[in-house]
Amino acid sequence: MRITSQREIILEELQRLKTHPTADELYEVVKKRLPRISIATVYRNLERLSEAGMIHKLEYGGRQKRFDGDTSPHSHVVCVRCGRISDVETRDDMEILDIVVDSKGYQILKCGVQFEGICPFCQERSKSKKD
Amino acid sequence: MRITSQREIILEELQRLKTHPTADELYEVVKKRLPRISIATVYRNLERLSEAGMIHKLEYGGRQKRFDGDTSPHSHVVCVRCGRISDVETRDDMEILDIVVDSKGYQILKCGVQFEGICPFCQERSKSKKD
DNA sequence: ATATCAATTAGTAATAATTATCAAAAAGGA
DNA sequence: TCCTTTTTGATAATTATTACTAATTGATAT
Ligand SMILES: [Mn+2]
Ligand SMILES: [Mn+2]
Ligand SMILES: [Zn+2]
Ligand SMILES: [Zn+2]
Repeated sequence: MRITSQREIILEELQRLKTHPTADELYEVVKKRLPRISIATVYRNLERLSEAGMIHKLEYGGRQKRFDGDTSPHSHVVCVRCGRISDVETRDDMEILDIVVDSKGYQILKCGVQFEGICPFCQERSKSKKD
Repeated sequence: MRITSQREIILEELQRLKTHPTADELYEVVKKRLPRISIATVYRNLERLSEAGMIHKLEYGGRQKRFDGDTSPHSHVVCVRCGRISDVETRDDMEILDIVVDSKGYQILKCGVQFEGICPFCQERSKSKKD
């Protein structure tokens, strides 16, 4: 895979952000450094980079995919209101795979704990709007 | 929430299927009993039923949502090739929430173990195609 | 049973996110 | 430099879902 400036900057900015951005959020950030870049280039490279294992594609809830420049093993919590994703610090791996009794013929490749919750922004919004 | 025949049959068929169907897969099944039903009615009711907690909406990977008529707590494995979802039998809950050290301000509502793997169908397909 | 009124429906249009296409540009040798 | 392959930007197409609307249905009160 060639290193183009587009590809390099997309990867750099994704690794810098800790927000697990969507493709269009990342596009807005990258555009500041490459004003002529196309949104299609962002989508294309996020796909290629995740195939290459250099980033992670997060396909939890919501309709938009999110991306993570941090490929070290860690868990996420997804806000059920707005779809925002944050890392969750967890204790060192109790062997979660050991809880499986029957995987119905599936060859299990990986497993992780997934949390759902309400993010600080949405908690604040609820408090003020009293809804 | 009113019980219409459409709503009743959508729920019945979803509870009968153990396949975690997509909206259009369920539409095809329901159409055999209600040939004049609209796909929009299926989408609308799946949304309403899941708001009411009578079914579960599964938004793991893939672009299509899947639905589960079984609302008892259980884990799923998602096929990374085709998106198919199966139940995973697990040992009784070790308190997974206890592994959280820092949830970054999120109010955590629920957590579950999510597995990724390759389903029996895709394993067979790999074997014969040798790709 | 009939009138009333809100909930729901079928059919279709609109939207949103992603993917596909393609000619032009850039990269990397020989 | 010239040639070949990869990548890009621009835009069209696709896909899944949601929104809209007039007509129908169901529940309730009279
Ligand atoms: Mn992360
Ligand atoms: Mn299930
Ligand atoms: Zn939120
Ligand atoms: Zn599969």
